Amino acid sequence: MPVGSIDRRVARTRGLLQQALVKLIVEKGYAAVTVEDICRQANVGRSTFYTHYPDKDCLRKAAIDQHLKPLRTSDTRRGSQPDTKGFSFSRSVFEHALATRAMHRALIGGSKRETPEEIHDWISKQVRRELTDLSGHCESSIELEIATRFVVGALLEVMHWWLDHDADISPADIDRTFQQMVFDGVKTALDAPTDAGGKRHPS
Amino acid sequence: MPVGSIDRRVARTRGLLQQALVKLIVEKGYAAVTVEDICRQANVGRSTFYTHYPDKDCLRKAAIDQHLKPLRTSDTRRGSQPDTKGFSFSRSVFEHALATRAMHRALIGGSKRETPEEIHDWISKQVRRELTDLSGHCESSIELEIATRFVVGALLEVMHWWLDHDADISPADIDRTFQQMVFDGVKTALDAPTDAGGKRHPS
DNA sequence: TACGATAGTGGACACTGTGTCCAGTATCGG
DNA sequence: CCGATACTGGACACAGTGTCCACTATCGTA
Repeated sequence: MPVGSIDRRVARTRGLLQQALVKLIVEKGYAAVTVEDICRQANVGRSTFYTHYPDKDCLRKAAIDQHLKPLRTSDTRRGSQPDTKGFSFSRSVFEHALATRAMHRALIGGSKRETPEEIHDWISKQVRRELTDLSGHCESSIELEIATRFVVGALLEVMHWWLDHDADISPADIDRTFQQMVFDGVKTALDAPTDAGGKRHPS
Repeated sequence: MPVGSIDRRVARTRGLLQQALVKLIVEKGYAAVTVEDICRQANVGRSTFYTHYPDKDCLRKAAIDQHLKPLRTSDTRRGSQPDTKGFSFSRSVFEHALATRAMHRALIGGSKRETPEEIHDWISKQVRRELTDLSGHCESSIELEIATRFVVGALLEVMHWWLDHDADISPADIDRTFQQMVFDGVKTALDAPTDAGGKRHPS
């Protein structure tokens, strides 16, 4: 029996199935893809499918996992300058998204807003961590949580737009714009949670 | 034949179906709800369903439409102070969301990120309009578009969190925090689209 | 109130997709 | 080479969809 690694046939089949799924999502959207479609596309028997994945969703999760592996393993903290203002990870997210554009759109959600829970949680974790470092707040702070959600929502939305839209904006540019929008906004609110001036809200 | 208004029976049936859908979504999530479920819950024959809506999605759209009607008709520009810094509509969005919390979560998407296209587009329009007023940009500006997406993503995400989370934060408070995060961030970026200082980005 | 028009009913039907099972065959790796 | 493992394809039961139709209930109006 194979000790550490996986049987060639298993690797082959799973690879084919994941590839097939991505191709079919691009063609007609995740919801419209059936298990039979995937098997036909991958040249794999339908019963074989079920020996590897219990259903379509699990195949998708596995594909996402595979797709995000490089992003997860590479440590996004580059310069390790603890007092740098700004995110260090968002740039690599944008870069990775562009590099694997077609697959990214298929798996993470292009025009459709169907970002899987997994991804959402992973990004939230990154954001929360960096936000914690940047601000004096502890992780359980309500303001920090709101800020995290704020940034995650904004990041995903901007990224989806950027991938769908065919403007030639480089990852560096979109990241700069994104961070420009985030800071001087989120950070200010985080440092001064109570409305200090009161000039902005007439009510 | 009924001239202007709708036959009582029609109104009754549609109302029952929409109510049933909402209740079932709360119970087990939109995806798991079947047409048969809806009909059973509503005490309506299955064939009747199809005389009103071609499928589950259309029923949902109709329900959303119904649910958003009050928000759409009330003009969100209250004070008509054109130079006020800040959004005038987001507050009413938060208020409406809280007031119809259960239904809102069911239809617009609570823990699941499945905000229907329709809603997304409507909110985008509001945001784009107000952002256009607040900045010197014309509607077709790329920066404005990015900012719009940024704000929409952030708003929806924060709202979903707020509805799911049982922190007792009033609509006024969450709106204040939200706007605090948006402005001094988005507006700065919009007024100075090129990185004027260059102090923030070491690369 | 009577009556024509319209809406609702329930059951049958064809269809598509899911998930399970199994005996037979191909391929792997030691 | 050969035992272990994976793949195959076809059958099966099941659940849900969407359509159709004859029949009944209810509506609005004359």
